[in-house]
Amino acid sequence: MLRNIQPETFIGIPSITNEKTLKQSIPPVEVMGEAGTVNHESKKDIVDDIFTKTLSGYTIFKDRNVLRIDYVPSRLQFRDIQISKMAQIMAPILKGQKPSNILLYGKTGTGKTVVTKYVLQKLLQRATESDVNVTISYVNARTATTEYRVLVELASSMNISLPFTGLSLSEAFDRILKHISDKHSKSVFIIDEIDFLVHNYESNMLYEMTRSNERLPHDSFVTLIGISNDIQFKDMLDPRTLSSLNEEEIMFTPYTVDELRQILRERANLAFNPGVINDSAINLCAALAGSEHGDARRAVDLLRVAAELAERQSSPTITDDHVRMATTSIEQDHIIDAVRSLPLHAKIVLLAISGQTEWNATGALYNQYVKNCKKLGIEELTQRRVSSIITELDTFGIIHAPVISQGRMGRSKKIKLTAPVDTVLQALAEDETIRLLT
DNA sequence: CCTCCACTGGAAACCTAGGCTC
DNA sequence: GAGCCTAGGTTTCCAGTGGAGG
Repeated sequence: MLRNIQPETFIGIPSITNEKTLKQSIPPVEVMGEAGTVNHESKKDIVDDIFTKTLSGYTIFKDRNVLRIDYVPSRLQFRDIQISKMAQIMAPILKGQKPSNILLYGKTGTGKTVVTKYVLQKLLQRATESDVNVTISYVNARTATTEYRVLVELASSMNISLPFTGLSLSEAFDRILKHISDKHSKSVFIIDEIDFLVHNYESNMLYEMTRSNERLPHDSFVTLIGISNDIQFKDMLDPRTLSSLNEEEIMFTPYTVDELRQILRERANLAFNPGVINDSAINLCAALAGSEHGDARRAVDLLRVAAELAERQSSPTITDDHVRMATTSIEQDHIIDAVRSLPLHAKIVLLAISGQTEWNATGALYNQYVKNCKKLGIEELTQRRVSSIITELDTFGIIHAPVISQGRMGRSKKIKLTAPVDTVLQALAEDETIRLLT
């Protein structure tokens, strides 16, 4: 959660207003030079150089924000059908009438979230002009992880404060409905990656949500927009919930390489100064992102990282090499982020896997894990739990762990690291406890 | 065809930490 | 403070699995 940081206390340095006080406040930092000698000047120069370049130097960016993941362009290309269908479905809200619930399907980076944000931004604008009280609440079920947290996030976007634990689900939902009822509000709940909610739980909460209008007075209502990457997700819903949730559905097909190219070209025109990027680099970004499943998010990400790499190298242009380097850099960052976020025991298991060069069975790996725990003086988990951790690491894509039967030798997972060992070890070494083992 | 191995993975129970209501 | 609720992590139990070997 973001905290409100006062400038006076930020990173512990008191507020400084001029050069004189700065010099008095911060003692000179001593940096060891290559030969082990104290070297103030060279380090100061490096930092100064970077800051000076940033402040006064040439930048390849005209507007960096255009390449941010949450940026909503003023014009969305190749999504006219989806935009007009969604706008038609949502339009009755401007007359105070409840629109149908909608399910949006399509793979990652096909524009589901951005189209939803685009249409609802405009809807909100028109509703304000027409004096209709519309509230829009967004939650991502993958990051919220539990039904209760989904409710907490929805509530928080309506300025309702719910404790992070302690309330029953029904009590939390009642409070949200009471707020909607008291404010005579027309509410739109957007649940992104809604399939995560159904993978992990029964769809009871979704059913409750679809029935919530029966408990609200005639001047307020809740409309649901579910967004899913998983087309099979409908099969997991019970028929009652499906019929209420799926009143309308909109499909999002992957972008073609040519469409990606045009999207990137438009973004590049907004993001960069003239002459910074050529067609070749844009084509490569489009081809790399298009080779998977027409993922526009990945294409824009590649462009952003390639540009940042070019800028760091003080290169005046973004080349194909920068795009290729961006691919590696993005993959490495994903691995490092994933490893960093693991709990301690998962890291100890991963360290055991990293130390093996061959495929290893669960039993052998568990023995190594127990040895690691003993060295650290930590109580080990059961093999059953470690088996689940191995499955989780497989899901993350850090390891590969298929179940293989070897006849009389039994049936077990065969485990091997798929991510580069160096990258994994580098990320593991960031953990102080793990460092004791390496 | 049966036995056996070394697990897998589902289900239920347990534990800890915390909030709310009475 | 008791009794209820939650999340999240873990343990315990045990039926099931698939293929090699007898």
